Amino acid sequence: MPELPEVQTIASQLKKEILGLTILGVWSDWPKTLQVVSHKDHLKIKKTKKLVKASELKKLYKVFCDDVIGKKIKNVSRIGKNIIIHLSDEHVILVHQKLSGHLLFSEWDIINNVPISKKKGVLNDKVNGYIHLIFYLSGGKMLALSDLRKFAKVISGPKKEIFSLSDIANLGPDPFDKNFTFEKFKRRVKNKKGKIKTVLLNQEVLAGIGNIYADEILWVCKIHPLTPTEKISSVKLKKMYNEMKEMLRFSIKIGGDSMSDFRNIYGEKGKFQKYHKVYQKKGEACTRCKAKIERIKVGGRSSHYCPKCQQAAC
DNA sequence: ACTAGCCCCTGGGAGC
DNA sequence: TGCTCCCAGGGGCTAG
Repeated sequence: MPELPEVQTIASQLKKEILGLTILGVWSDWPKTLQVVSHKDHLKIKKTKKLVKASELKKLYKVFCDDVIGKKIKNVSRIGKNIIIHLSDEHVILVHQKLSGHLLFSEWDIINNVPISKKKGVLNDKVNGYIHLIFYLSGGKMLALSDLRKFAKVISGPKKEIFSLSDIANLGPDPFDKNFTFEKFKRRVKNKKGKIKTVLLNQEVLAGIGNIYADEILWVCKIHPLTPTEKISSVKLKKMYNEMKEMLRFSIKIGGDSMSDFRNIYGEKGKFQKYHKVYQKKGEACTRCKAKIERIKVGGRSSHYCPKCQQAAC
């Protein structure tokens, strides 16, 4: 699933491909993916949750189109696990890919209305086929969202308003932020009571870590996922801070993690899944001590760990 | 302040 | 073979 390295991979690649292009049109067969902030219907739809009337979706779709069509793409950035596409006139599009969403960039065969892939086999990869949103771009290009589970969210609106949404405003610091020192990391983790795994996944503590990297970081640091934050020594925290940054940097370098549905904007897999030590390795031998990897539930999420070298006491 | 549980979805695996 | 049931998983939300 897309976590910091995967989202960074997408953002960096988009930056190379779509800057300066204009959005010419929007298509969607699942408009529930879309949200807007500059319209009262946004609130209405959020509140109704389950039953969204077709007429409301139609209105929302129209506002979304008004927000983005005819706009030029000025920049692409990442905040936590969110991709921000900056448009002319201070509007932005926020994309959160959630579990199975990923953005695909391609040329577009306008005559036959199909994407033209640069790479062979990409269109045969099943996970690239669940396309529910397309931005038609100038120059015969397209940007599509493939999302098997339809959990992804795409929100348009004025930059100021989007950045004040809880999706962005409540996020903790980015692990790669220059100001995110060890002292800051330590303070934020220690201020949160609870299990370390839950705290690592909490995007308000720090933004970008998800289930895969949390499990892998805890294994490297030999910390049991259920360890209360107050029981973790400064030495261990320091190691966690360093290992986390190194792991994320390494994963970005090799294109992220494609254990599940993640693909980059060209539809290609990343390689981090080849380096997993515990995630989805239940029953396999720990590469450090040969004990069998176990899986437990922590805060509703599955957690993988080595019962021998990740002891609860620190 | 924290936790447990539900919801959103669908492919895939298990069981019959 | 084919049917039904159940589950994962990020994050928002509510109830306890």
